[in-house]
Amino acid sequence: MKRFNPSELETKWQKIWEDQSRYEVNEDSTKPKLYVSGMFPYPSASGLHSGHAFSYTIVDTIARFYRTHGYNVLNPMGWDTFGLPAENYAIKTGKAPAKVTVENIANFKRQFKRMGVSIDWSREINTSDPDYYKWTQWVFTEFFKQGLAYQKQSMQWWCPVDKTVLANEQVEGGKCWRCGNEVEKRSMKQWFFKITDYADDLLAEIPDLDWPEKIKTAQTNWIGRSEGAEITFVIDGQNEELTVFTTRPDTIFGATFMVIAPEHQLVNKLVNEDTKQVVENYVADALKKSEIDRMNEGKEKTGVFTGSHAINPATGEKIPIWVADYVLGGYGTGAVMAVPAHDERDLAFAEKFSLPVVNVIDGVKNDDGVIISEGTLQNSGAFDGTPTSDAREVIVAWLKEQGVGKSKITYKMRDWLISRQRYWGAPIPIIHCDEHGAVAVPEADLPVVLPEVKEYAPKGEGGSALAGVEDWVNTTCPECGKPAKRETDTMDGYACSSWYLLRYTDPNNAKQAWNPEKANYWAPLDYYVGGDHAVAHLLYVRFWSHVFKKMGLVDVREPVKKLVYHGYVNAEDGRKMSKSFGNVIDPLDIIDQGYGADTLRTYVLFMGPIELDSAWSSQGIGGVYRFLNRVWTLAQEYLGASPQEAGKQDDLEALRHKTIKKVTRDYHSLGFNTAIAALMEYVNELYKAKTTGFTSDWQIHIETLVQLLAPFAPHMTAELWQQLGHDGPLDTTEWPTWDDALTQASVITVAVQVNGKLRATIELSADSTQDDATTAAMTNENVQRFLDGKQPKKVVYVPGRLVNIVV
RNA sequence: GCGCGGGUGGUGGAAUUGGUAGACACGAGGGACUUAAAAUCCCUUGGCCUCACGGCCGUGCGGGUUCAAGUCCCGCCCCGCGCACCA
Repeated sequence: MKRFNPSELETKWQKIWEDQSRYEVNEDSTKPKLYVSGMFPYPSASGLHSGHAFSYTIVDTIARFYRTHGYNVLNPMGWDTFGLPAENYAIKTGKAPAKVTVENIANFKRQFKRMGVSIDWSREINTSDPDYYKWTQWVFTEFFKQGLAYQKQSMQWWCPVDKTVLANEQVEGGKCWRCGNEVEKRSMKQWFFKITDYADDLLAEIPDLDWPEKIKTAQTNWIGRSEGAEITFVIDGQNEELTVFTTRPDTIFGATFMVIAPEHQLVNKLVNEDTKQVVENYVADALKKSEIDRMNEGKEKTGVFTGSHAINPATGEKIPIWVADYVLGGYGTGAVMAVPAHDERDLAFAEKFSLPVVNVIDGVKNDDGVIISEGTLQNSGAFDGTPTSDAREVIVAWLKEQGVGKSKITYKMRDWLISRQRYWGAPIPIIHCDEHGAVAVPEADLPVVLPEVKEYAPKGEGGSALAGVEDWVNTTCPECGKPAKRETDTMDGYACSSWYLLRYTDPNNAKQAWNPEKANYWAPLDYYVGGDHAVAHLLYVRFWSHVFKKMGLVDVREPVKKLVYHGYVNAEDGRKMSKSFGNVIDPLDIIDQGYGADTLRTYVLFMGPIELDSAWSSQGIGGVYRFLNRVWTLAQEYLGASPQEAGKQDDLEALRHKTIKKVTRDYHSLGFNTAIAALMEYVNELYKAKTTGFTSDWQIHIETLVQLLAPFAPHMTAELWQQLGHDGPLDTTEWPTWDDALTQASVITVAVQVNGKLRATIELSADSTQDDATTAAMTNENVQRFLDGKQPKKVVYVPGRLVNIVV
């Protein structure tokens, strides 16, 4: 009898799969297609971690399952290689990120192969490969032509010593993370993608997505649509106006003051001799504060009076204009009309600075003393008595007549800032010409190849390391041929990952980003597996796809049909795995320790439901190893047993049908943990049954077991399939079927309740009627005791499950 | 604060969507094999009471609906995650 030797088996089968290019696919109109992918990894220097093992086991299990159902399965892999870790490593060591990346990819690929993943490696992509980012740049130029990519001044954290822009998370306590010097906010010209143009479209599709509610609501909230009005206030004694956005135009008669954000352009015009200094100090302070500082201050309101007043267009009254950081510069118009009687924040501000409160709604106060519910208007001139629900429209119409108001929809979502003053990214394909301004690099000149440099750190006043490469920066204008300069910013890595799912469908196309025919065969992605990026990436992919649809480059608008959002794999101690805790489990170690990839794969799926976080258990993985070992041993014992008598055990056959049904359904619903449990149960029963000897029907039991287990443990099952006498590959062997009629065992156990309490279980033949069951139940000794001679008032019978006798 | 999940044995988790709560696995205990150990195989394992047959209690807490509630309804408590002064 051959012993179970995972390492030997896995080497053998991985080589066969690779030599035969077993998982390479092409468009095939005769078969249904299935496109499945994980969120492609950033190939770090440390290799695969347990999260990768989890994610890609899910992907691979789905891929393998569908192959047995006759699907043409696309399961690709690629590398999300641009990003900070490689650049920081380069800054520290001087080693070129491109070179390090190639090494890391090779390591990742080797490790993935050892997990037994069924990937079409001919479609491998790498976002930092010029053949790939050529098309990322092409998309940029297309967006630019459509006005979807544009430049705008925006506030950025800036370190005056390192002369670089910093991300929010690189500012610690107001200081630069590298040099420790105080940072400042600077207004700089940045590139944006106009995702806000698609806000409504992206929002509209959310309800129809087969995605977890959690992600759908996160996206809905992120887009943050609100309907309201813009109202213009005239500034008293000045030829200036202040426009606000409000969702409650009906409360305008209660607007007793105004508040503008510290960033507001009008701040300087509103101050006077007396207030100038105080306001300037406040604004400078506010701009220096990080988001975190603001959060730490809680909801405590701060602010200063500008010295100016506005005229409330409804009441005609003069109301003071304040500056306060609770009003955000980036939302709405950066200014609000404060209605303290009907807004908690405005009330808190009014109380702190003793500003008047006018209640304009007859309604119910909430716990904070504010009426936000509906009611009828009061103190509102001609509108008194109007229900608030009607008042919104009526008042906007009235303001509109006077030319000071209109309906307006506002979104929380801002345009996507995509420029990065960093080296390791796809160069933004723009040339700046004195005469023609920003000009897109023509398609024929793409890609704009990232030049080799010696120094990777950001340079100069807001430029990346590329700003130092003079012969690269200096070029000619595509429009007029005069000397011009290249854009030295690179693109956010999220740009590269916003279209890779389409590139997989046609990865080696040198003429186009993809051939629409190929994309339309595969798109949309049927399963997208990941455990990160609830909003950013998943919103950006949708955004690009919506644009591509409009451009006629794909037929489907939504790129991802089903999102499989799994939990984290935590360490054995329940904490996050981390080098500093010393609790990291390396999946390759697990394989090397002798458990093998089959055990690793089966274990990560057995830990619990995939959407939940789980904790690694080195005891638990032993249990899964034992299970696979039991399957192997059982098969070996069967194969070694001879001669085999003819024979058939009905109950075992019923269990086989039941198991096929249960396991198949679980695969479809991704309930892998319970599928594995059902297989364990089947194996346990087979162990009990084998004590009476193997008979001819065992061939079908072992084969069924092997087939049902194959997507989880592909190596071992491939080997057993061969040993069972099959020449063809198990991968594409048709999945076993079940017959509902045969899932019933000959004897069924029925629960008997008296007044809803369990009093006995009785064994009945499967074809028993309600009367048979009732009779059997009534004659049960223990049941009789509880009936105590009383006549049943009612008998409830659930076929095959229970009898409840009510007395 | 708002939104989304979730509270079931010593542990991870099952429960056909209202029908025998605790499948499966880990851990623990016992047994077989062995000179011994490992490996393997078998049995027991929610708590309490009982020699036993069996009984009582039990799915975060309090009510309710129902022949029947982990599951549905009402009111609370706790935990995790996401967003967070969005006017």
